[in-house]
Amino acid sequence: MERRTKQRQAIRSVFLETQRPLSPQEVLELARARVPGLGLATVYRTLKGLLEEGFLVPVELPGGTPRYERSGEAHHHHFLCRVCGKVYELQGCPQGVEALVPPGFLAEGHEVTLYGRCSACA
Amino acid sequence: MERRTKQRQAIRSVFLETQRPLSPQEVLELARARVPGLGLATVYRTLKGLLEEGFLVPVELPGGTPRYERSGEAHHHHFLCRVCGKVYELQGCPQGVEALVPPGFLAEGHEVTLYGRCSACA
DNA sequence: AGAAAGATGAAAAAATCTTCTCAGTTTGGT
DNA sequence: ACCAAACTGAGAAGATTTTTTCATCTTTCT
Repeated sequence: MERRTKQRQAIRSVFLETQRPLSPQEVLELARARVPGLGLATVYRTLKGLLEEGFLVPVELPGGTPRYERSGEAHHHHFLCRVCGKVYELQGCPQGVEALVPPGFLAEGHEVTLYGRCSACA
Repeated sequence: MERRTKQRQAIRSVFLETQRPLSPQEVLELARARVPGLGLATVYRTLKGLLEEGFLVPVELPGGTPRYERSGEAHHHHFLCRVCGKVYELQGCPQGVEALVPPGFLAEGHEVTLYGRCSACA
C-alpha cells in the first residue's frame, strides 16, 4: 500500500463519495466507472490495505456479504433493504440497548439493523 | 421429513433443550452426544426439514455462520460472545427502534445484537 | 529517460460451506 | 418377519468468496 495508483484512488474515492457501506462487489462496480477493466483481485487487495491503514472498518451485518465503511463516523446503525440489498446508514441509537445485557455478561458494543424497503423500493 | 429416526429426534431435542441459537456445526456436536456417528449431511437435511415444517427459524446475525432457533418465541434479541462464539438470547427490546427509520423507508423488522463476553468468558 | 520495486488483471488455486450421490441401513405398514 | 420406501453416513461435487500466482504494466527515484 505504498504507491498512488489510479485504481487505489478510485476505490478510495468511491468510499468518500458513497454514504453507505459497500461490499467488495459493489466497490468493483462503482470503481469501474472510473477505472474500466479494474479487477476484483485489486479490489480485495486494496480493501485489505485500507482496512489495515484504518481508513475503512468492517460493518457487522446479518447476511453473508461483508461490507465496509469509512472509519471515524459517529455512532450509527443500518437499514438493509430486502429488495435491492443496499445498506443505508441511520442516525441515532435507541435508548436502553445496554440495559438488555444479562448480569455477568460484559457488553463491548452493539449493532442495530432495521430491515424493510428503502425509499426507492417502497 | 416423514419418518421418525433417532437422528431427527436427537436434533429436535437439541433445540428443545438448548436455549440459544445454534449453527449447523453446533447442532452436529450436540446431537452426536446422543447419536454417535451422526453425519453433517443429515444435520443439514434435518435443519432444512425443520425449517420447512416451521419448527425452526433462521436467526439474522452478523458473522457468516447461519444459526437457527425454535420458532414461536417472544420477540427478543441476541448477545454474541466474541470469545467463545456462542449466541445467547436476550429478553426485551430497546425503546424507539422504529424511530430510526428515515422518511420514505418502510421498516418490516429489526435485529439488535450485543457483542462482548458472556458470563463464562468474562 | 532508465531502472527497480511495486501494482495490476486474469486465471488458477484455496478455503468454506452446502448439497448431491449412492450403497447400505432403518422404519413403518402388512 | 418381510418389503418397499425413506433415511443415513461418507465422500464427491457444487457453489461462493477470497487469495495467490505470474507475466506484464506503472510508478517513483535518480
